[in-house]
Amino acid sequence: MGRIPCCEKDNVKRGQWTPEEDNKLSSYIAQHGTRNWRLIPKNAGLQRCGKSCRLRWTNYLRPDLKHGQFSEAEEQTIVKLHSIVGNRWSIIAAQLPGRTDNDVKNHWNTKLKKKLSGMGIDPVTHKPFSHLMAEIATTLEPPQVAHLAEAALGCFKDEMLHLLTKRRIDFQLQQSNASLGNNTATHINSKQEEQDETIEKIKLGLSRAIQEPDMLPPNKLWDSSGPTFTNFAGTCSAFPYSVSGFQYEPSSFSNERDGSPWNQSMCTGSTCTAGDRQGCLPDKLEENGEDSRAGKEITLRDEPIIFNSDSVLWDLPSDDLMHPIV
DNA sequence: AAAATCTACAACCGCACGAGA
DNA sequence: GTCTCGTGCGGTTGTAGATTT
Repeated sequence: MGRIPCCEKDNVKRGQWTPEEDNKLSSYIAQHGTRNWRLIPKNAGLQRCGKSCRLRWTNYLRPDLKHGQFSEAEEQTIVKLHSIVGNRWSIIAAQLPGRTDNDVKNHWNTKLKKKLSGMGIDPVTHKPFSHLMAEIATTLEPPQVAHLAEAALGCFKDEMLHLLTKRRIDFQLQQSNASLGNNTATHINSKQEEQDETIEKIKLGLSRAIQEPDMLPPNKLWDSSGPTFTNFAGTCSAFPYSVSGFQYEPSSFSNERDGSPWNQSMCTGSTCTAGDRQGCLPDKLEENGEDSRAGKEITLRDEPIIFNSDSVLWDLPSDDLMHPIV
C-alpha cells in the first residue's frame, strides 16, 4: 500500500509564492505556530499543500533566516564540514546560523563545487585532482599510465584554455596591458604565451605527481611523512593554490605536526590509513545502524564519536561549531 | 536589440524515519 | 508487530534574471 499523498494535487496551487500568500502564512504561523502542517494551509486560507507551506516557512519566511551572500567564513565552514560529512546538508546547515540546508545545498552546487574544481580539488573526495590521477596511475601498467597522462592533459588543457579565454580574463588582461601602454597585438601574444606556459606547467606537475616514487608510497599515499602537495604546487604554479577571493585555507587545515597544509584533506580519501586518522578524519563516516539522518551519532568504524566538545574538527576549533554534531 | 546561454535560488518530489494508535 | 501520519532530508527540476554572443 502506497503512502497517501499529503494533499489533493488537483486542488493545490504550485510554483512561486506570492507576497499575499507569504503574508497569510506568516501571520497564521505567528498566531498559531507550526503544529500541524496539513491543517495550516486550510486554516490559513491557502490553496497550498502542507508540505509546500512547511518548505516555504523553513526555507524562506522564518524570521531568523539570513538572506544575503555567504561570507568567506561560512564558505570555509561548508567546505570543511562537507569533507567530513558529505552531502549531509542539514548537519552542515546546523553549524551556520540563519542558513537552511537548502541554502547550503544550493550554494554548494552552484558555487563551491566549481571553486574547488577550479582549484584542482575534487569536490567529492576533497583531494587534489592530480593526486587522484596519480593514485589511479599506481594501479596501472606503464603504457596505460602514459595514456592516462595524455587523457588528463587533454582535459586540463581544454579546461585551462576555456578559463583563460573567458571574456572576463581578457578584459582584465586588456586593462592591465592598457595601463602599461601595450597594443592589442602584444596583448594577444602574451595571452597565447601565458596559455602555453600554463599548459607546460600542468604537464610538468602532472608528470611529477605520477612519476615521483617517493611522492606516492603504494600503500600510504597520503602519509603525513611523505612529500606534500605544497611541494607539488610549488613545482606547478599553474595549479592554483588559491583562487581570487577564495582560498582552500591551508592555514586552517595546517597540520602542525608536519607542516603540510594538505595532508588532512588528503586523509578524506579511500587511502587514508588507520594511522593517518590520528588528528585527521575518516575516509568515510559510518552511522550506527542504517539511519543516515541528522541527529544520529556519527562514528568511525570502530572508533568513538569524533565530534565531542573537546575534540578538534579537523583544525576547526570546536568553538567554531554552533551546535555539536551528534 | 534580440537570441542564446548561464547562474542562482526557490520549489517540488519521493523516500525514510519516528511517534503514536 | 503493523499501520498511519507528520515531518525531515537530499536530489532534482523549474524559472527569473543576468550575462554573453
